[in-house]
Amino acid sequence: MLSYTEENYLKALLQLTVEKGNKEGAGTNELAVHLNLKPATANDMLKKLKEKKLVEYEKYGKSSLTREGRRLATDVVRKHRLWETFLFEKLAFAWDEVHEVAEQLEHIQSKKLVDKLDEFLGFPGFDPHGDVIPNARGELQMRSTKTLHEEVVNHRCTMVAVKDNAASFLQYVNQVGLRINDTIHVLSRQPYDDLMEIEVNGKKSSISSRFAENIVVSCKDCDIAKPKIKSLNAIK
Amino acid sequence: MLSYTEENYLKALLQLTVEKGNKEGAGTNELAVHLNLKPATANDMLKKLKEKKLVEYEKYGKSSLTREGRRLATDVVRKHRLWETFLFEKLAFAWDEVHEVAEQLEHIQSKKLVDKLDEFLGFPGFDPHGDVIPNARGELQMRSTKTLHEEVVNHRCTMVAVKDNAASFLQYVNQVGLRINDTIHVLSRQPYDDLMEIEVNGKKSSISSRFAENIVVSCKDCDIAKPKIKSLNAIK
DNA sequence: AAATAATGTTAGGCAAATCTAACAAATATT
DNA sequence: AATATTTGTTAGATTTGCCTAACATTATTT
Repeated sequence: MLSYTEENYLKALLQLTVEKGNKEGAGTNELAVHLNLKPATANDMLKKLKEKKLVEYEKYGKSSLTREGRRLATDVVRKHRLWETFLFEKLAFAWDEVHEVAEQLEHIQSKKLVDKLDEFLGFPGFDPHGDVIPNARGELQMRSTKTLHEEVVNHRCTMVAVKDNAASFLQYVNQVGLRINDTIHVLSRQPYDDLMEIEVNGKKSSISSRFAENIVVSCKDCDIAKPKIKSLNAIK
Repeated sequence: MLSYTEENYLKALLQLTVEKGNKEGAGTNELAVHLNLKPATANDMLKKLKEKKLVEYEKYGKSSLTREGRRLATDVVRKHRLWETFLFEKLAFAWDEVHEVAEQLEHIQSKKLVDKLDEFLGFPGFDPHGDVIPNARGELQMRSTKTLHEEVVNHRCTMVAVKDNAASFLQYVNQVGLRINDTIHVLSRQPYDDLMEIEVNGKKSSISSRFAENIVVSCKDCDIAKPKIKSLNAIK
């Protein structure tokens, strides 16, 4: 049985590696920053998780999850996203409020609870932020992650997710009038600072490059329509 | 902010005092046994909670909750019972499965979550075991607690709750065919060991005194129909 | 290549929550 | 009332997860 803390380390490593496509693994400092801890603390835990065969760690090297570690981390992510969906769909939470509470709920230990919750929600594929919910077998659908920042001027695309789940960012997205599945028309881009002008539902807005980098979009020529299954069993 | 552990101590004290009508308070050993800990551990925590003004504790004396301690403990109980109701009503858990999971869920910190959950469930008054759910103001309805053991031969009564929430007991209750709101007809009682014969929904069963003591019942002449509100503000 | 900066590690310490073992006080029994 | 039993307390140790401070390694820059 993993502690609350150990689960958070595994989840962080999953986010810093698999989800960000950072194949070599995550550095100790990077991990510490992500978890708001000191590097010394992260270092201790990496050694502990290596002992438990959940993490690949070598002195002065990058760390990554073992197959078992990835399975456990994926399960935490699954729970997190199912709870977010519950809060949003059933309890009428706003999308910028669900993350914080799900951070607590994701650690509840009960296989039955997760499976029943999944069923109660109608086996959802995506959470309120557009992120893929891993299925009960620990499989995580991978989507190509083109961001609005990479979109071409004059093209239209559809918003499918956000990359940053922080309440402050999500509230800003609301303010711009952007919602998942909305069509975004890119009107212009300043070459100097990549400031973009976009139109959504008839409303024009100027957005910074930092903002645009956190909006995940799909377009006709994207391969987003044919998602690949990244099975844990497929990983040697 | 209280730790998970501190909340459990407060809840235990509530159960050992207010709920069991044990006015003088609970002993250190008694508390330790209830929480499956050593008396030395409970002793340390009592001193810590006294410092925080949540518990009245004097060396070699009985301990009880302060008004603030009782408020916090009642809130934990409220969350526990709301979650049990959710699991039972919405996720189709059996009544002997809800307690264990609710022991974890009761510690989730989010006022909004509790209020929304309460609303989602239709502001339920009782949990799946027939226990009263404290309301959002921390008020706990008190019911007279006549047990089946105290019922007179040949009388009929209605099962309103169980006193023991352990899965093993609840499964036994299922086996006897007893459910909340069922009418129980007391057919006989052996003077020697208080073994009772009862009839429920046409089915006759023999039950031990220990079993009967854990079934809470109501009858026409009980004052159970007019519950008193035990408000925290009413307690000096 | 040497100096500087960034990153990672180790050692030692602290607080929370638990334990054991020894001791003290209160209660019950003879 | 003396003794035995139960109950409660204290002191010291352990584990987990965190810290700071000093040091070591690797990467970057001049």
